[in-house]
Amino acid sequence: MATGRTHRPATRSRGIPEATVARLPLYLRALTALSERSVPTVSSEELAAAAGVNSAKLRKDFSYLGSYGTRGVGYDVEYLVYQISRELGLTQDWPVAIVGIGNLGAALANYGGFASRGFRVAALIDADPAMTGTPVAGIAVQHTDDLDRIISDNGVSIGVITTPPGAAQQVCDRLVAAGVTSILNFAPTVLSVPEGVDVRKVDLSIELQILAFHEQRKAGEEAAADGAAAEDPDEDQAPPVRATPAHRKGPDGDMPAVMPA
Amino acid sequence: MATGRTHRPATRSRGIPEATVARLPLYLRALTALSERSVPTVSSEELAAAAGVNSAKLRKDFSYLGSYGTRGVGYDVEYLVYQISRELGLTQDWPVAIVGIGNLGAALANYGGFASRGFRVAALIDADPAMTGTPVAGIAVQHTDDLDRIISDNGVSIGVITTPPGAAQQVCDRLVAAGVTSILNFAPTVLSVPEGVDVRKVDLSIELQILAFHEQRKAGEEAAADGAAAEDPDEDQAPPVRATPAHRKGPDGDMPAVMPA
DNA sequence: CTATCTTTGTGCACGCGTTCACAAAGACAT
DNA sequence: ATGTCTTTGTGAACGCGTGCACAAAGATAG
Repeated sequence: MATGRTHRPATRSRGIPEATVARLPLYLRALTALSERSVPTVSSEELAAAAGVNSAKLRKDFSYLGSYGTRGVGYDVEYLVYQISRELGLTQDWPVAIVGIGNLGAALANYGGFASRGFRVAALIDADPAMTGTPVAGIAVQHTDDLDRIISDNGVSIGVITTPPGAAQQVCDRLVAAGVTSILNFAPTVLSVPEGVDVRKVDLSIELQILAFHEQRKAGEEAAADGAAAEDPDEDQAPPVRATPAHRKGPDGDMPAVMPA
Repeated sequence: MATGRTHRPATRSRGIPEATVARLPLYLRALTALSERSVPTVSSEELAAAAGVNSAKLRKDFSYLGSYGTRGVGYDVEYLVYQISRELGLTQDWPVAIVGIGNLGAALANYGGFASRGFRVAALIDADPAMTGTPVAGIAVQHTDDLDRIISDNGVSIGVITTPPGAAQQVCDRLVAAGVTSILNFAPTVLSVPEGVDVRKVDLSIELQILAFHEQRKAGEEAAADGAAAEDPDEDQAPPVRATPAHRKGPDGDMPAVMPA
């Protein structure tokens, strides 16, 4: 889903599938909850249910980490928490910088989920001079001009971009130049980064559009189920006046209500 | 990535792959930008570059929608914008309700990306009586007690959950009971929903942990490249004191520095 | 020590998604 | 009309991820 992740054919034999990596945090969260309730061991079945996945998948995921777990018993909760934390690199401290302290940036700065697991908001950076010095979530906002120094001084390797889309690529370039090698991008922009830099994006608008697609499909099917053999459920409005495409032959033969040939 | 999405073997022949659906918003965004610059047509190569994907993938994606596009020329921008919008269900209005008006909820309410594409924040809901009536982003916050009525009155079918994790499942249940069939969940919780309800989750903490994993891997490889044949890069601290697992035989033979047998 | 019962770890098959590579389609020039 | 050149649309091969189903491992009881 992120941009990078297509190089190196797993240099070390330690080749944990990307899909598995994405699920480890899920397992970790479920295990932490069990740990807090002082549950000593858990079976793959139980844990899978808690994490909302298939138990076979969970076992296979864990098999990539090693043979933790005892047949006939299950997995030792504390031990597994440690192993997964270590695998994810959560036993060390990760200073994070947030660039773009608008509504979203401020919300993230205040978000508790950060500190809980090795992540520490080390710096808040914004381009607006009026913001400089203002404390947000107990941290003084610093100005973009000092970005380079801030990143270096704090040893930041993970940057979070919450700027407007227009500024995102530029900020990204500066972060990378300053030494950041992992970026979490909330701006609705496709970032281009050099080899070796990982980018993950969180795009609210895209998520909503995907939901809208399924929502529409559900509504369409429902309507079709009701009105027996009603025609296709996709003629709401006329398409915009258009030129040239004098050929329409969709795979299922439908076409927009109005189509200037 | 979401929970649901494993039922119905594509009832209608209209079987657009999930992976393709997830990319359509990306294409749409790139196309909209071109449209604003009054670019009339675009080739798969150019558009793919703008969206950050492979051009063959883009062509295959479009082929699921139909045979829009002209060989030797490319795709008509305006026409494609319309087709994708229609496919995603963006030609209609989607009233959205946000539940949990904390920092994040308020940030989302203020987020411009909503209104731009058919989505409209129809209601803000919070459990705190002190919040009731307070305007956020120009909309008065309403109380959870009225959730049912609010959803019905506004015809909301898409709900956004930005509550603390403890309240998420309960809110989810109430939303579903009130008629919501699509949920965007920002709370770090696994939601269980009945058949037919789509859930997508956005989990900041998980994204960061995935980045941390790769970050650690990069650091490890780098260190290995430097220090020639240095030992395994995973012994930071001693694991917590533990019992029972008297067998350690990881796939690559490594084991934590200290391991009480 | 043997038998039984539980639960892990994994071989295998299947399906989805990606990518290559190319034939077909059309634009455009002559 | 014919030929050339560009770009689409897609058949086919490949690789990854998922889930089934079962043998092996170990716990536990007698």
